[in-house]
Amino acid sequence: MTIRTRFAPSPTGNVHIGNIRAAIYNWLFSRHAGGEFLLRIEDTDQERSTPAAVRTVLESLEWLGLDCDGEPLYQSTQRAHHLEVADRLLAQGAAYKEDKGGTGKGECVIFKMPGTDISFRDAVKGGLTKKAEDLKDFVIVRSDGSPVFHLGNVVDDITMGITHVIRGDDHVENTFKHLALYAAIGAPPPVFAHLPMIVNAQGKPYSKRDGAAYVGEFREKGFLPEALFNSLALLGWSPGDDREVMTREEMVAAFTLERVRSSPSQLDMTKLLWMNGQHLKRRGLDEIAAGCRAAMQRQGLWREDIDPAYFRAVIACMGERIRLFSDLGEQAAFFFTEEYPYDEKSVKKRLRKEGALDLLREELATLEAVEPFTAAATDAALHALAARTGRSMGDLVHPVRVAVSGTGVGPGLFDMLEVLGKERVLARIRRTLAMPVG
RNA sequence: GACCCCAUCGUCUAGAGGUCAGGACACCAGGUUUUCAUCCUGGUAACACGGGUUCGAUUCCCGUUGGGGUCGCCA
Repeated sequence: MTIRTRFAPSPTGNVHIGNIRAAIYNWLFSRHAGGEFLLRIEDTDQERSTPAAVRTVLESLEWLGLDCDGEPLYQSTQRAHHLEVADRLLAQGAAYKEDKGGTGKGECVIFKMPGTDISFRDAVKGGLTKKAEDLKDFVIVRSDGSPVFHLGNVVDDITMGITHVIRGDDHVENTFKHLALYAAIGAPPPVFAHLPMIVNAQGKPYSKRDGAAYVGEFREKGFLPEALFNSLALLGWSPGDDREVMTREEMVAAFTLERVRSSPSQLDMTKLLWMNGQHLKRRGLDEIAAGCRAAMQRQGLWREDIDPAYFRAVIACMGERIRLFSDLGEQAAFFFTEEYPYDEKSVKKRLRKEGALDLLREELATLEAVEPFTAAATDAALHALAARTGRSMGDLVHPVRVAVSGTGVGPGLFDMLEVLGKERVLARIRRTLAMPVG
């Protein structure tokens, strides 16, 4: 029998990280087993289900590389089938009609629980049992004739041939109902695995208020999909050895439900950032450049006249200082504009010191003579100046850095000068010298 | 409230009776470096509590506490 899992989101416009983590586990599990991973859009709530919301789901899956087998099944297309099953249940006496009053008007179809205890072995939580007296009959078709979640969910899983249902912890109670439904329908139940929730720093359910809770937000912030994937996979699962930074293939090879923990956990943004840096190292310069450009476009910092070669040089120069695509626009804006701000503290510390500007003038004269304007050449020139004047390299480097970048932190100065180019460097130093100090 | 689930450093975790309780992020100290980041070295830091079982419990059992989930004609 081929292993078949599914991701069954209701398209509400956003994909929560808890849900996508469930999708990741389903995907990992089926890929590990050489099985299939299917998608079902639970769009029976017509109010919230829009084509745009469906597109968001599809984009999130694609971005994370969670490829689905076959075409997605839209639950709304299965309505007739759901009702047909309800009729059969009615006919065999497993369900009955009743007007419960309350919300709806008229009769609805209610599934009759078997009156026995129900147990099952959850693949992550172990043996679970619910006593008969704690199991109540429940509605499967509303009085307006529409099927309810429980019915549709079970019937669709049967028609899709789902063998393993891996879903959030919040579904454990439903599982007893679903198991009764499988029995009444006469279909073998799948294996169930319930994942613990992802909680926030307060141990509460992760919500919008806690910052990034949706996949799209991580994407917008410039995170790498493989970093989010890796971090989310490790939230509740571990390969059993000390590996943490892993490729998708390594995770597929190592993934088992047995190694999934059953206690809740929280996503540490700091570690995610670190993870992103780790995966960034594995990407090529061109890929990083493309990601940074997209981030700058979102930040409104991108200009079409930025030279591709220059852009690549800037990124190479920034090196591992880029942990997030959006870092470039935030930390290296001075490479792309003459309007860069001067950091007050750095100016005070490096330019407003006694004799700092005189020294900067000397350095300007030195740099004017450097040709070609390579990192090695400017390095040698300033070292020579340091030796001649008895200054330390630190004394020489800092004023120039602040003058050409406006800040006290950044890439190695000489690499930075080469990338900026002689003309720009000299102009910036002259402009800084001309600025009123104080 | 009822029913169910969970509990190892601040965080993510390894651990399936005998470990100096291991790793990672973060943090601190030192080294490298023109700054920052990287990198290297070292360090601080955990078995929620109380009973059992056992020669021996982080590990097994029970209870307590704390946290979470579910109790819809939502999904």
